[in-house]
Amino acid sequence: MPRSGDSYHHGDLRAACLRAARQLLEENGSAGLSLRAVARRAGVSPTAPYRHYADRDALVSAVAAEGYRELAGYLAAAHHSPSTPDDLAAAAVAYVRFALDHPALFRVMFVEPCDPTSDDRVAATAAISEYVGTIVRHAFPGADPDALSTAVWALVHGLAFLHLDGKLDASTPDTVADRVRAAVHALLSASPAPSSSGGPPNRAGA
Amino acid sequence: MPRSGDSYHHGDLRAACLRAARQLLEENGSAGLSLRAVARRAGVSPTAPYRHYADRDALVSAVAAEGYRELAGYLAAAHHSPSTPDDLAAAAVAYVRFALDHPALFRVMFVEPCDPTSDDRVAATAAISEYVGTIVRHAFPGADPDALSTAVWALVHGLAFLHLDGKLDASTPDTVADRVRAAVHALLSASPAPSSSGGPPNRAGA
DNA sequence: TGTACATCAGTGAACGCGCGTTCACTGATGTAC
DNA sequence: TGTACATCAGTGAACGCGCGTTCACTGATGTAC
Repeated sequence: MPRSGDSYHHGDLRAACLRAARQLLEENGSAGLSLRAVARRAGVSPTAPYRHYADRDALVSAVAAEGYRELAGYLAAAHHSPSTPDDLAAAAVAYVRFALDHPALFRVMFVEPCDPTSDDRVAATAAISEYVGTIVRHAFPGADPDALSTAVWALVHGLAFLHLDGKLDASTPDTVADRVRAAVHALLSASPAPSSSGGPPNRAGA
Repeated sequence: MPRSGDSYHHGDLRAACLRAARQLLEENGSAGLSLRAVARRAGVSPTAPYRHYADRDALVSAVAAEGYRELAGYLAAAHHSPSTPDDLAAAAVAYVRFALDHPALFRVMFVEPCDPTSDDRVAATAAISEYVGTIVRHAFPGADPDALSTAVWALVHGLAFLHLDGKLDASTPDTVADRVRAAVHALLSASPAPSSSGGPPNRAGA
């Protein structure tokens, strides 16, 4: 009678593969994520992972799914039911922090050409959208919620990638957090020049 | 006496390699970009490219550099000296269009772990920053130019990636252009809720 | 409780693949005299 | 103008590598009777 987390033979090779995959990912980038390397790292024969993952793609998808769950955790930890622009900035910082804490994982989640119809993927994306949408509806009641949600997600996602790719200085967490907060606030309080024929000035706020 | 673009033997293998590399990139993603495949595509022996590129990385860097130049071209074509929020939206559309027209190239430019100290890289990044900075200073004279430039670039960059990764519907160019314009305008005209303790309301505009 | 059997996680050898890179080479082009 | 030489772009064989995946297998665990 195997106790949970203590099944026979290896123990829990499925989880061990996932762990090994993430280690390899952060060490060598996604190019280093091979089924054989995972097996080696897990101390198991090259073909053992096939008992748990149909092929390399299945393993990569599982890793990405885990990444999405962790990203959701970062966001929830930043603020459970965020509703103000400050809450938004805090969530943005958490999002970027996640990307910088797990750079290769983040890239796998968003860059690896994986099956976009995967249930895990769709659900994860929807969860992020919903989280952002909730903030936006509370904090910016006068705005078009769809357009603004898209914009906010894109802003934060872009900040993550630009830091990740070295386009913005990411040397210390504080530097990053400050810049992310500044960017969020700058964009949310930008005013066009008076002479401008710019966008619709639908400023309903007090 | 070799005329320009008509050097002896192959003709211009350096350029042919670059062309082949970009084709392979768009066909098979960056995993399909190997020196051997490039040589095959260029109709040349597997080792011929070594006359022009020290190794695979050198070729990838050259491809990325070309991509940066083309992106600059897209932006310049959108508006040569942009200064209003509408100009900014047009530039954003061009940026995202470039990403969707050359998805694999765009990823190589921003994702491939290339040498960040490469002169081409640094110059290209600086050029984009400057372009965005110019718009921001003209269109939003009251704002912190650094923070707002960062935010704007991140917003546009994030929109590009989210479309690229299928997180946002990119089925037709018009859909994309409309969404990008809407996102830019939504963010630039967002007002926090009255009760909010949100960001600094430094609205200097008339 | 014991035994025979079924299940299935993990093994290990083997396959064919494309890769990056090396090396000595060939042969066309350019040039000094 | 002609000839001998230097240059260097491209060749082709070869290397060792790690990869994904297949296959028949072993042997530990679980279960029906």
